[in-house]
Amino acid sequence: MKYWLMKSEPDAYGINDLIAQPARTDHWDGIRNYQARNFMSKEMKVGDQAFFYHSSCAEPGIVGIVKIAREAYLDFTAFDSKSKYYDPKSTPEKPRWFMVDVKFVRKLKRPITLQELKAQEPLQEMRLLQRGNRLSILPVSKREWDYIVKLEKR
DNA sequence: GCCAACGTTGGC
DNA sequence: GCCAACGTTGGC
Repeated sequence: MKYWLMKSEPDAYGINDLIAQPARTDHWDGIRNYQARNFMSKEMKVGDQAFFYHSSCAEPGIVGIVKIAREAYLDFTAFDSKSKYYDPKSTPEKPRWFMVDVKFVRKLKRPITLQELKAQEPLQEMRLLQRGNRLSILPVSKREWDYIVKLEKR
């Protein structure tokens, strides 16, 4: 089982939007970056867990935990000319983009902000904290995962 | 709103 | 295949 971190802008889609879905499950559409797509389509498995991260907001940070509920399948928003994720180069015959389903597991007892993560000596190697990183889906090591879950309880 | 970092596109 | 131009991300 692997661990991940998935970013979303709370103004567009925050953790409460996921909670509001039927079965607290939703598809994670709109990934238009090859590296992030490859993580989803090649490595994510049902049952993997991921931190739900709020980005581009007043307090960026981890706010909850989700798990992968369905492995990668066609991201249909790429075929929809009215969608902001429309990509004419992706067709049902030759799809370019994929998405997974995620299911809400729980909110953290308190958000763990980017600022707090940065201050942790054991997390200095984390992908999220590397400079210039803009990937919206990132792997998290088990050691990092366990550390952050422990940090939550402090 | 600014800007650094980075990915993608397209001309050559 | 190179690389300049452009677009996007995301913290601040």
